[in-house]
Amino acid sequence: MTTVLLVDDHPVVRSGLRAVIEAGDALTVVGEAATGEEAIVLAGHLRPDVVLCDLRLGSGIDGIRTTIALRALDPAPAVLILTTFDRDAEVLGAIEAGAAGYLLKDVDPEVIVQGIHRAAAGDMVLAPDLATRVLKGMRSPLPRLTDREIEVLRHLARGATNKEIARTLFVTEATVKSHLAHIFTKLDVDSRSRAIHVAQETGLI
Amino acid sequence: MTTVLLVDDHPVVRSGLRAVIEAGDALTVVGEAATGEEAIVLAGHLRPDVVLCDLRLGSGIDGIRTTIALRALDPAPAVLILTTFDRDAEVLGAIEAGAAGYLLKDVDPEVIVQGIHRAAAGDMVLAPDLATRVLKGMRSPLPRLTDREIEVLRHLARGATNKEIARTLFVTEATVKSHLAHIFTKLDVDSRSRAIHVAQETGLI
DNA sequence: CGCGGCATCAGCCATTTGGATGATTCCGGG
DNA sequence: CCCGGAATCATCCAAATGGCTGATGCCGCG
Repeated sequence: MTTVLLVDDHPVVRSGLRAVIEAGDALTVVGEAATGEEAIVLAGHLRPDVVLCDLRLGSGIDGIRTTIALRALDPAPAVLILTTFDRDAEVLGAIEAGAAGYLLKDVDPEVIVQGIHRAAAGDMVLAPDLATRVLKGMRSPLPRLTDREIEVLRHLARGATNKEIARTLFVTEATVKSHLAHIFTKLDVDSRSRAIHVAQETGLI
Repeated sequence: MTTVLLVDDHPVVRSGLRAVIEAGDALTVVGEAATGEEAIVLAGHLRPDVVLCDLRLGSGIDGIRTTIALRALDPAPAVLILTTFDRDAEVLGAIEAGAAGYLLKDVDPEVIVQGIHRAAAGDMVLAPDLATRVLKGMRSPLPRLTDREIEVLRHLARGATNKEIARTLFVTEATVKSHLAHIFTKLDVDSRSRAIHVAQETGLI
């Protein structure tokens, strides 16, 4: 019998997953967590075979950090990410964090059940259309932005001008422009609007 | 016995809602729909007391349009919007479309059940923190953008320059700048980045 | 019919932005 | 200890953007 721990901040989704998973007789839900912190504690005690985890977990730590912490346990559960979005940076991030797979929530229940079985067996499981994107992502990896650049990017996305960013970061405008130039190069764009757009598309912010 | 129709593009969420709703004995789920179109047809046949509807419904028509169509039925079901996001334009839009209420998916199952009962009784039901925002929204209504302005705004959000927008809309750059000036005034901003930001915040796009 | 809202266009001007180039400092890894 | 990446700052210049004012044609509504 394969044991499963559910992690999702929405009670309704947890109920749905439980219903779907326990419809068959080869899987048991041994626990539910609403936050990443809770999930880590519970996984330590319950030692589930598979953790089914959302990426967005409300106010606490996100699914990626949760995955990293879970993979550090001994024995480490297989972590299967099940979420609503498919932004590149998040998919890649989850895989790098050691997730056994990444499924979108709009798939049929059957796919989820199969995914859990395959994750428990040590297989990698990816939604078909994601698989190709991930492989492409391997060849041309997402640009690596530094922490500072991400910080600037966030202010940018909130509509701040260079002057405003400079003030809030306690640097000169020249520095901000320098960071922006690097960001633009890495994202292969030539305007702040487009930078915001691709950053949101890929899930960088 | 109050009858309920579920509308959500995620099978898992529908399962969860069904489990939550049928846990008590005063509510029955009489049907499920994955799209708005499906919901309208089903509601015509099943005549549910309450329709529980997500706002984002994948590729087809959205929850707002679905609500409008549902309210045009005779007898018209009470429509309760249950969704993940709480963007102002969408909340307001749902209320204007005739929805009986608006709840966020992260609430406890109990709240959902109560909401259905109150909606069936003809009450208005809003999440507490939404209620205040809606009332505030009544006083200072969301800016009314024209269709053309929304169109320009969408291109803006995709990072297009004035020149590019002009080309794709078959107008001169002067016209684009004119639209932008109006958009900026209505949104009370002074840069394209900030316009994009508030448009996304309020759910205008 | 006249009025207002909308979409279209134009010109002028100040500010912002983006590109290019280069300098300095700091810090961690080989 | 030296190298390279990161962050910081600077200058110069061209292009894009934003503010202002004003004009035209269309259409719906009282």
